[in-house]
Formats: sequence, C-alpha cells, structure tokens
Amino acid sequence: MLKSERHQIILKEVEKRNRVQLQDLVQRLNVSIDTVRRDVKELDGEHKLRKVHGGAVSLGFASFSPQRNSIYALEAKTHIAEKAIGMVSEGQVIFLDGGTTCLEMARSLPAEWELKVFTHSIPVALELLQKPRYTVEFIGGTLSPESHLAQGIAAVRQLAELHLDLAFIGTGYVDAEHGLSESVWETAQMKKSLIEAARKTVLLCISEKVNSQHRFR
Amino acid sequence: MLKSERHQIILKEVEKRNRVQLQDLVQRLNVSIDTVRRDVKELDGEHKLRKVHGGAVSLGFASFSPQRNSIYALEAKTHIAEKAIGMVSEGQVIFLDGGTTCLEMARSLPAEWELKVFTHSIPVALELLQKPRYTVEFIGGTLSPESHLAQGIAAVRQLAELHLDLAFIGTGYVDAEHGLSESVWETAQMKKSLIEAARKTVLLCISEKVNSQHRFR
DNA sequence: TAAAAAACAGCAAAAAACAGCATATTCCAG
DNA sequence: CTGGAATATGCTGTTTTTTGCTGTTTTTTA
Repeated sequence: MLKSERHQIILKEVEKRNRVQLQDLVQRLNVSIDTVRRDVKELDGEHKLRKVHGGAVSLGFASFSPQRNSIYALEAKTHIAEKAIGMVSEGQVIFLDGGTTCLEMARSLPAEWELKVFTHSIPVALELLQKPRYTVEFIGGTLSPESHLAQGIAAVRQLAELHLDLAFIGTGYVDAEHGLSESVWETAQMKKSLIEAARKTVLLCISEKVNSQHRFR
Repeated sequence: MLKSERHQIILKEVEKRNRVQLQDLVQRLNVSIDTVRRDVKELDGEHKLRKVHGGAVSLGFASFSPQRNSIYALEAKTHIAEKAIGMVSEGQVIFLDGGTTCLEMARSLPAEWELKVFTHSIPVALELLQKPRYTVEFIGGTLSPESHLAQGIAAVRQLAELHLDLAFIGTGYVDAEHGLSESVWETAQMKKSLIEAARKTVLLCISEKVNSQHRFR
C-alpha cells in the first residue's frame, strides 16, 4: 500500500470521527504500529492533524472543544466520567447527553461490556460505535451545527417514550447551551423528559468539588 | 508501444482510481520498471499527476480531500449526484439516504441555498452541517456500526410522519445493505414510508446508463 | 508507587529511486 | 539506400527510502 494512500485514509478517519487511536489504524491499514506512528507524526508536521498520546485528533476538534486544552478541566472531567461509569452495570439501558464530559465517559466505558446506549450527540455516538458489543440508539431531531447535537420537538418526543435505567446529563456545554437562542426551553424540556424516562438521573457537573454529583428527581 | 500511448494509459489509470503503483503499471504496460518510472517522472513534470514513492496519485487526490478515496466509479456517481441536484429547488424539504452517491450529493449541494434536509446517515449529516444555511434533521434509530446509518422501528416511525417535497434513495450500498442480516426488511419498510411521505421519490442507481433515474410511485 | 501502554532511538532487510552505460529504434540528410 | 545523430529502453550497481523489529525511556493508569 502506498504511503500517501495511508495518509489519505488516516486523514479521512480523523476527519470523520474527530479522533483515532493508533491501534485502530494498525488494524485498518495492516501495518505495524511504528509505521502508523511515523505517518501520524509526519501528518502532524504538515499540520494536517494533531498527534496526541496514543492517537491523533483533527484540527477542528481542538477548536471544537477548547476545554480539552485545559489540563485541569480535562482531568476533572475524566475523573467525573470514571465516577459515573462506576454507577453503570453491564446489560443496562442508559442515556448519554452531549458535551465533553459525556464524550469522555463514552470513551471510557468498558469495551467488553454489552450495553444499550441512547444518545442525541453525534460525537458520543461515533465514540460508542467503536465498541463492537454496544447497541447505539440515536435520538433524532434538529442538529445543532456547533455541538452536533440533536434537539427540538422530535427529540423531546422520542425521549418521552424511552425506558431507561440511568440517564447522564452533562452540564457546562462549551457553547451549545448558551450559544443557541432557542435551546434554553428545549434543554429544559429534554431534561424533563429524561427525568421521567429514567429510573435514576445523574447530573454530571464540574465544580470546585470534583466528585459532586447531584442526584435529583 | 508508443510512449504517448503509455502516457495516456497511465493518466487514465490514475484518473480512474486516484492512485497507481508502478509495479501495476509494469504489468499493465509490459515494460520495465525504469520506463514506467521515467514516464511518471515526465508526467509529474508536466503537472499531469503527482509522483510519490512507489507510484503516482492524481492531483485532486494529493490535496486534502477526504472521503473521495477508493470509491468505485466516482465519476458516474458524481454525475448522478449532479443530475439529482438539478431536481431540487431552494427552500424545499428533502430527504437524503445513506450511501456514497447520496454522500456525494450532500457534498455537491449549493452551500448558499437555504434547505431543510432530513437524513438518517451520520456521514451525510456531517457533510450537510458544513453548510451554514442548511437545517439538518436527523432521523434517529439503531445505528449500524458499519454504515453509520440509523435504522429500526424508531426510524420507520419518524419517517412516516414526515412531509417531504423530494426523497432521494441510494442503492448499491457498499456494504450496508448486503452486509447486515436484518436490514432487508427494514430497508424495504423505510423505503415504503419514504415513498408515502414524499411527493416525489428519486431512486439513485448506478448502472450502465449513467443518467438512468427511475421515478416510481 | 508499580505495572502497562506508548513513544523513542537505532538497526537491518527489503523495496524503490537513481545514475551511468549499452543496446535498439527512429529519423534525417547525403 | 546508408551512416550517424538523437532518442528510447533495458540492465547493473549504488544510494536512498521505507518499514518492521529490538531494547530503552517516557507517559499513563490503577
């Protein structure tokens, strides 16, 4: 296989799902990990993507989630995600909201589990699709160009019909919640539907006390 | 064999599949590797293609254009996509299926238009979200890991409630339609819903006659 | 803090590119 | 028709690039 061909495939993959792991590329391209590493390093040098530990992210993704740059925030969110995963058991039916915290959580969920996950966030869905044993159910609706999140009446209606074991709602969206004009009411509406659909709802919020998780019903 | 004849063949090959290995050309042309090398070098000098280590790539392929990679018969599909776009008018409400043809169509739709587009394909949705004036409505459902397509009962139900000016259905999925076991019935079901929801349905199919578009109702 | 994963550096084999040379083919004037 | 120049093609040996492997160092994670 041609090197430039590999580069194109890598770029395509990065473009599509914003983040790739080197190990995935190894399988996809049938070459050694070192070759992939060198390819990614080269593409990084050409400013076609950004190399990170264990993989690569698209340049757009870096600006897409500016909070990722802040190590403090990332660490905290990873911590929250870990705590949240501790509340999930295999075989359950759960819901994941959008936002960086939930994205982190989707990434960290055990790949060997069997789980049915509902979400209305494209990045989260793409992350979950990486795990072969998961069933990913997407809540449709009007897509927000900024956050790649489905919202609107259609989404609310679909949420209302679900039966969930657990629902995880992220707060502190980068820009989805505050950037959109009409989303305030809809966000409230969606949360209301979720709380009704789920036996337990977990609000993931980043605050001074890292592991503060407010349950409410 | 004439040199210009070889050059024509090389260019055609590069054009067709975007990338060529020198070894393949050796077999194809029955000449030595050095001759092929010199040919490609010459064509590179004339800016007809780009020479890379071990082969050559087309000029469009070299620059950053993800997704256009190994798509078979891209030319024909682009042609179909263009024809299909000719049937759309600004301000309409349309539906786009998954598959490479519809993806090509999504990419080629005029960015300056205002359009409301329904789809159940994540790649198509991501493409459409690039266009700032578009409203993208996602049809939720169970996501297929291979094709990143929402299917299932939920999708069918949402489709049944739509009111569309036009629906474009792609055929000949790379692997979505045949790779999945249970999708036959669901695909039929979805198409049925679509035909009922849309005033006009267009079936995009790639065949011997490039511009064959079968309308049916 | 310790184990695991990833990155790194260096090395060697294989493939490709390159330079130079010899042979074959074409072209053209005499 | 013919000798020679120009071009084209293939071959040989050398150099460069690529790529996987090994062992070591750094980073991540539990």
